[in-house]
Amino acid sequence: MSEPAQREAVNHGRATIRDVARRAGVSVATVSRVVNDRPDVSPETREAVLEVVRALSFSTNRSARALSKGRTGLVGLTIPFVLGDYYSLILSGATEALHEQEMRAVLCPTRHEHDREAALVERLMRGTTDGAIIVLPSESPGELSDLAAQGFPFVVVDAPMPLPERIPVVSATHWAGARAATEHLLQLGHRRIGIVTGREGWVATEERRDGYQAALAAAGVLASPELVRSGNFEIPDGHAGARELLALDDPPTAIFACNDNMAVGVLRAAAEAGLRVPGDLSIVGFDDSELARVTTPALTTVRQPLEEMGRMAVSLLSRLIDGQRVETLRVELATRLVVRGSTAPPP
Amino acid sequence: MSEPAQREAVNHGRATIRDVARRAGVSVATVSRVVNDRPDVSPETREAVLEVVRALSFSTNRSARALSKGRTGLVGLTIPFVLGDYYSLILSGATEALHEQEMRAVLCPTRHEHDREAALVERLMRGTTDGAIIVLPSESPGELSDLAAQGFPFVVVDAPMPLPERIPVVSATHWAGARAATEHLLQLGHRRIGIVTGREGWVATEERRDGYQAALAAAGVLASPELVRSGNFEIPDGHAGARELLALDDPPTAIFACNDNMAVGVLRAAAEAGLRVPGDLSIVGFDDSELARVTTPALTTVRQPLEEMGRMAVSLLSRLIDGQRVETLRVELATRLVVRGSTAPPP
DNA sequence: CGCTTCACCGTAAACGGTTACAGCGGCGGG
DNA sequence: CCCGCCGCTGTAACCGTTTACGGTGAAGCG
Repeated sequence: MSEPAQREAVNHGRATIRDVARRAGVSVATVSRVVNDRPDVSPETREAVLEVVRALSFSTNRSARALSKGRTGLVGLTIPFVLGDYYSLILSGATEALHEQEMRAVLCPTRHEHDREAALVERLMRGTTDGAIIVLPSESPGELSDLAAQGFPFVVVDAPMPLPERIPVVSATHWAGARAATEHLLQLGHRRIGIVTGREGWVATEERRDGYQAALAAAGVLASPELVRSGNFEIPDGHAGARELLALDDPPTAIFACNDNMAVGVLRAAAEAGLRVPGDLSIVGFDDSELARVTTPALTTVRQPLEEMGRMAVSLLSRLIDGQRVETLRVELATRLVVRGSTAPPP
Repeated sequence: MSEPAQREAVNHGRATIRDVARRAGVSVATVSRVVNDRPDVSPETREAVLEVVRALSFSTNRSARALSKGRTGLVGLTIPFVLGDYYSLILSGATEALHEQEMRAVLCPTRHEHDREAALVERLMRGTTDGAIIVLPSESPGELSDLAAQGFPFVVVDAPMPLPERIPVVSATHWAGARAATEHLLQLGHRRIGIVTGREGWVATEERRDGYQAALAAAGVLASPELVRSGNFEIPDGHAGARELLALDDPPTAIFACNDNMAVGVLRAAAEAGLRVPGDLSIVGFDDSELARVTTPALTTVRQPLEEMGRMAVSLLSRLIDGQRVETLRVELATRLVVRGSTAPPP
């Protein structure tokens, strides 16, 4: 009686499956079967074991289980930042979906520092994680290919650059969204429409600009290069870009900012220039983040289904982890124009 | 030669320490020493082993290591939501600090659903996690006490209710912040100052209201109950509260909203009532979230050092995990009034 | 009554590391 | 020359689960 008690004292005070087995007078296999809800245990035995489990407040050591089963129930979630609606929403969708599958996310903000991400993938993932969701990876397509070649399951969300076919990526219909936004402005009667783009070289940036230009072209409106400014998705970029645009000899009557952050910057520039929004200047953003609802006027913007993207990534990933064949590795979720108060016909 | 190759094929294709040992012609102990940067290995052996490590792109299985060492390098991070600046900032601070200690956060959003949290603590933690950071726990003091009694290291951030002394909690100086906010309004000349409080029963709510009343009392201003409205930290609450306040026979000339979300609601109500801010109505918020900088006018608010709170929690926790004595289990970080454009002298 | 089947349960070998302990050769000192 | 020490390395016992496999007794069947 004292011997087991003493044995139970090791390991940081936590009872092991062996302690339970001994105390219940059964084998460890039986205890394992009970705690895993397997059928081949008699009701009496099961109850007896559960009794002891409660008494010792036993819970299974996940590391041991992971080692034994080769599954940790954890997935790495690599994301540049955790701040800001864009990231939060993806994170939120992903963690929710993971939760539903009894899995958890191991969070790894990278700050866009490449080595941090590489280290993550190299070290953290393997053996601690069953797979990964990589948001906005700063790694080269080659590096991601290597990782995939090693058989590590992962899916990327919103790849900034084009990736090989066999790498799963979920993103949004940037092109269609930008086109819809621009068409909205055109329909309101705008003809000089400026744009503040996102970071150069990113596919989101290019697709959105292309969508903008496609809408212009379709309407037979000249796409003047002087109306295009490039930014980096931050408020000051929108501010600076808009200032330049508004200083033009023939300034635009509407500005399409490639995300809501920059749209806020544009809003600010308009205020500084003494322009009323939407009376003197129409503004449309992209993302439909919290910001868009909080500004005055509220922003007309293109909604990205960010939470849904997180969920979708989880759904793809869990199938990959289970070794199922996944029919399509490319998923593009639809964007949608949300009209609010920042757009109106030109003066 | 074919035998090791075949052996290396098991376990999802990943090389084990034994594969490396065999190929390098050394023992597993030596390999372990090399990969753990332990000193007692000759340079030649080390290099030879590293060679093989690279060749097989070996990396240590964390589950196995965790099982063996009794440390996972993971901490559970329980948080109601992941959306919104308040949570994001704490999250951001915590993950950053964890990263610096080579640890990672296992993210568990609870949505304030208690069972979800309890399950977390019961199951996820033990054996998969070395400790936990619990933000805004929805658990009873008793439950938390039990957990602490079991020797599981954790620290709570921003406890909604008073907790026993021996439970570590980091929070902010709500009282002082609210008092500073109110004093600011008093100094501007306001005498009728409304307040929209947070959720009833939370210590943050009570302390902030007390701070508000203390400032009023110190200035010899009557704290009229009709000027107090209670909300739940969301935008609509601020909106509703402000509407009621502004509908009073003798409406306030300033409103203190107990967080920035609600301040946005107040702002909206003011706009609807045709009041200019800060000309007709002054508003001060609490938190200093992104929102506060984005509204027009930008919000005067009380800054909570949320990221810092996350970092502090990690710092406390890691000391607890290491079994160090922690001198003080209660940490209150200072808040600071940030004056922006939403406050001015009364009309 | 003998044999199969079945429900239930135990034994022991993984899983992939870490580490206490022991062994071994070489070297310096007594 | 012997001893002790030191630097390096190997052996093997863990860490706590899972699970393939085999064993047992009872029930069913011809």
